[in-house]
Amino acid sequence: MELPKTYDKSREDEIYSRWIEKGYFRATPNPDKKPYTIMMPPPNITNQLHMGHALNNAIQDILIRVKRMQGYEALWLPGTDHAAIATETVVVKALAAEGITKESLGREKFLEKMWEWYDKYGNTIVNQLKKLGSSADWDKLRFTMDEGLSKAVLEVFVRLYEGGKIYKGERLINWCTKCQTSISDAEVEHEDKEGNLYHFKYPVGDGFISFATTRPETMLGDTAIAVHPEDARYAALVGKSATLPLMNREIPVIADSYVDPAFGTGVVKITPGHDPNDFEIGERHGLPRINILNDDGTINENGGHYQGLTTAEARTKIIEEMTSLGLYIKTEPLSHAVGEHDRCGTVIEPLLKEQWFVKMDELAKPALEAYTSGKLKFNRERFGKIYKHWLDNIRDWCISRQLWWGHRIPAYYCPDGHITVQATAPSKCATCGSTNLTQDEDVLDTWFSSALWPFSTLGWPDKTPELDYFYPGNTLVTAREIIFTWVIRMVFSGIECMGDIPFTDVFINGIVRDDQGRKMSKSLGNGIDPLDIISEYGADVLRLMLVSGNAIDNDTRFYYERLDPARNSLNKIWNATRFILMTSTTSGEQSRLQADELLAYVSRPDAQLETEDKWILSSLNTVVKDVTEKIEAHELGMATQKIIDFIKDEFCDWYVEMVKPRLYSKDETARPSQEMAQNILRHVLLTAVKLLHPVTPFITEDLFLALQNKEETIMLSAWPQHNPALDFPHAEREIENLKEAVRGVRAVRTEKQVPPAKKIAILIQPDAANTAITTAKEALGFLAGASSVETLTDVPPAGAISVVIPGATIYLPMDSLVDAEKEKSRLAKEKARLEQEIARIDGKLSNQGFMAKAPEALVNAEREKRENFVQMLAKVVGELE
RNA sequence: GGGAGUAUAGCUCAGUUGGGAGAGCGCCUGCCUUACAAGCAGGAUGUCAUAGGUUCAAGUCCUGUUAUUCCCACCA
Repeated sequence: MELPKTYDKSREDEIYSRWIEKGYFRATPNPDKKPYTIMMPPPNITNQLHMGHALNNAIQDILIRVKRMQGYEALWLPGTDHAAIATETVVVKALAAEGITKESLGREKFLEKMWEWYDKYGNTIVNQLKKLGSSADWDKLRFTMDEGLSKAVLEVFVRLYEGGKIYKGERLINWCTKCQTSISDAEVEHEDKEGNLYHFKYPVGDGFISFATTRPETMLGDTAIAVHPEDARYAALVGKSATLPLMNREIPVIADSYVDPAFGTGVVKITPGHDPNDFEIGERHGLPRINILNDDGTINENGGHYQGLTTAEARTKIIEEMTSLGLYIKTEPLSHAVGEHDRCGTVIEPLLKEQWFVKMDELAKPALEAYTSGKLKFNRERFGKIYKHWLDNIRDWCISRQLWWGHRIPAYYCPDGHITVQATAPSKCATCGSTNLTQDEDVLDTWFSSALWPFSTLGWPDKTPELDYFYPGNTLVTAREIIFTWVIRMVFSGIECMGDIPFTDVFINGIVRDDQGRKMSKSLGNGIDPLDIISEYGADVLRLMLVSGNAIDNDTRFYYERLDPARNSLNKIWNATRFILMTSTTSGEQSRLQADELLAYVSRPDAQLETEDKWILSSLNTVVKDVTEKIEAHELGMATQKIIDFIKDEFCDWYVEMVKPRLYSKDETARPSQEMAQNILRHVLLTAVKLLHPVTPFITEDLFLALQNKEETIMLSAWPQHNPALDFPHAEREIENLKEAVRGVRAVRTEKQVPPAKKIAILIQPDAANTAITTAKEALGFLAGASSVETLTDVPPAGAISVVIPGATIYLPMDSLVDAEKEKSRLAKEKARLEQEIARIDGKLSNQGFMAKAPEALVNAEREKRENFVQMLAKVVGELE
C-alpha cells in the first residue's frame, strides 16, 4: 500500500461510510460479552453543531471505542432533540417565512406541517456529528416525538399521577410574556441589573406605615403589609388594617418571621399573586391571591383604572398617583437580580397559573441516596456536590408548558371539572361518566421526556432484550450546565421506572470558549463552526486538538494556532508509517506477519533482541499500561499526551534512528537482526496506533490497514495489553545512557560548530564492559554523526574533548578545533553542576528526619544517584588535571 | 447572599497517593542528513498570585488575602 507524502485527511468520509456499511457501530444483546452503555446528551437537532458538541462527542467516542476494543458489547445510545421549545421557535419561524402560521392553519394542520419540517431537517445535527467521527449507534436513535417515546411518556405520567406524585394546582410560575408559556426555574437566568428601590407609605389608622419596593406596579395586587412579630416598632399596628390607596382596598397588617426587621424600614408589602415569598406568606396567613396581569404582561381587570397598561407604564403612573396623594417618599438606586428567560431574554413575571407539578420530595430521596452511597460517581467531586446541593434544596417541578409542540398532557376534563388521567383518550369521565371531554391544552416540559431517554430508547415500557441487557448503563458524558435539567431528572426517573439508576459514572466536561475566554454564543457572533475546522483540517485534527493538552473537566479556549501542532503530530505518525512500509519491502518474509503474530514473534524466548529493541518494547509496555489506566480514570488529555509523546519522542526520534544502520545494512549475516528491527518497528507502531485510535479514528484506521492485512478494521482489533515478559529495565537504563552520550556529543558538535555533514571519530572509555555504549556502537555512531567508534583501552589522545556520562567517558579527538581554555571552562561548569547535585543529595541524606521517615526506595534511589554523580565528578576532575 | 473553579515560561496550558519544575507555540543557533521543512539537532526562559501553617520534604495538603471566571439564590 502506497501512502502519499503528507497526511491525507480527505479519506475521512470514505472511511466513515465503510464503518456504517459494515455495521461496526451496532450493538446487540450478546450473552458472551459484557455490556457497556454510554449515553449522550441531546443536542438541539435544528441547530448548528457547536464546539461544545464537538468536545463532548469526542470524549464519548473515545470512551466507546476503547470499550469496543476491549471486547465489550458497547452501545453508544445517542440522544437527540429534546429541546421542544427551541424546536418550536425555529420551526414556527421557518414556516412563518413561507406564510404559514398557527392561526391560519389551526392546531392539527399546523402540527402536521411541523412534522413534515421535522422529518425534512431533523437529521441535521446527526449528520454533522457523523462528520466528527461519532460512532454512536444511530439505529437506536428515536426522536423525541416518536411513537415509542410517546408511549413511555404517557405511561410515566399516568403512573406518577396515580401514585400521587403529579398534581395540579395554582402556583406562582415563571411566566414568559413573550413566549406566553411557563418555564422551569432552571430556564430562568438571573442577571444583576441597576434598578430603583421606591419608598412609599400606606395610611394605617391615624398614621402611616412606610415600606420599599422594586416593583411598584405589584402594589395593585397587595393583600397585606407584613412586619416581624418581635419588632417593637410595629407591634401596635399588627392586626389593624392599612389602606391600599390605589385600589381603595383595606389590607391587614400581619406579623411574619420572614420579614427582616433590619432591612429597610422592616416592613414588607405582601403580593401573593406576584412574588414567590409573598405567596408562601399568603399561604400561612390565608391571604387572598390577586392576579393583576394578563398573559401578555399587561395589567388586567384587577388593576382597576390601570387596566390595559404595560407594567412599565403602570409603574410610572402609580408613582405619579402616589406622589399626588402625598404617599411617595423617595427613590434610591438599587442593584438587584432580575430573572430572564434564557431563550428569549424577556423578563420573567411570577404569575399565578393552574399548572401540573411533579412532587419532588419522595423522588429526590433515592436520587440523593444513589450519590451519597457512592453508587453514582462523578469524575470530579465538585460536580457531585452540585448535584447534591440541588437535591438537598429540591422544589416541585412545574412540567406543563403552553406550547403546541410536545407531548400533550393526558388529562381530560368534563364540564363539571372532573379530571380523568389515562394514557389513551377515555370515552367518559371517570368520576361522573360524562362523555363530553376535552384534553388539557398544555404539553409537557421537554425534559420530562428527555429524562426517560435511557430506557425509553431501549423499548420501555415493554420488556425487551435490549432493555434487559443494556440497562442500567455505565457512563453519561455531559456539560456542567445540564446537571440540573437532565442528569438529576434521568436519575430519579430511572429509579422510579426501572428501579435502578440509569448510569453509574457521570463525566462532566468543561466548555469551549473563544480565544478571549468568552462563552461562544450566537449573540456575540464568536462561535466557531466545527464543520469549518473539519473541512480545513479534518475531524482527527480537531479531536486531537480538543482532547490533548487540556484537563477536560476545565473550560478550555479555542485557538486556531493550536490546530497546527495537532496536525503536525498526525503527519509525523503518518510519515513514520511510510518509512516502515518502505524499509519493509527489503524483505518479504516479515511483511506477511500480522498484527497478533508480531507480538508473538518479538516476544518468543529465542528472539535475538538488541538492547535498543528491548528498550523500545519495554517503553511501549509502560505506555500501554499508563494509557489504559489514564483512560479508565477518564484522564483523556494525559492519556493522549502520553501516546503522542511516546510516538514522537521515543519511537521516531530515537528508536527509528537507532535501527537505521541495521535496516540499511547490505551484509547478509546481519539479516536476522534486520528482520527483527523491521518487525519491532511494525509491532511498536501498530500498538501505538491502536492506542491512539479512539482519539483520531480515521488516520489510525488508514495506518492500521496499511501496516497489516489480516484484520479488516482497527475498530474491532484488540486493545493492547501490558505484557510483563516484555519489561526490560536493564535495557532501559542502558539506552538512557546511550542517549546521554549522543546528546553530549551533539552538544559538543554544535558548540564547536562542526558541520552536520562532517563525521568525527569517537573513542569510548567504558567504566565496565558490556554497557550499551559498547554493544550499540553502531547506533551511537549513526546518531552522533561519527566516522568511527572505537573502544579506548589506552590513554586518550592529547587534546581530545571529553564528554562524561554515566558509565563511560567519551573522547572526541578534534585537535584543530579545540581551544584549551574554553575546554577547561566547559569542564569546570560541568564540575560545578555535579558538585551542586551531590551537595543537594548530601543535604537530604544527612537530614535525620529524611533518613528516618522517607520511604526506603527513595533513600536508595538518592544514594544511587549520588554514586553516579560522584563517579562522573571524579572523571571530570581527572580531565581537568 | 451562598457555593465552586482558576492564578505555573513571552503566549496557551499540562503537572491525581507530597519526594530532583514540563509541553506546544514563539524566540536564538545550525541543518533541505535517503519517513517527515507540517521536519531534524542544539540553546535561552520560571520568587509555581500573595501571607502564614502542617511536614524530614509543599506547585501539590490546610488557613487567610488579592485578582478573575462560573453556578445557585425569593430579600422587600
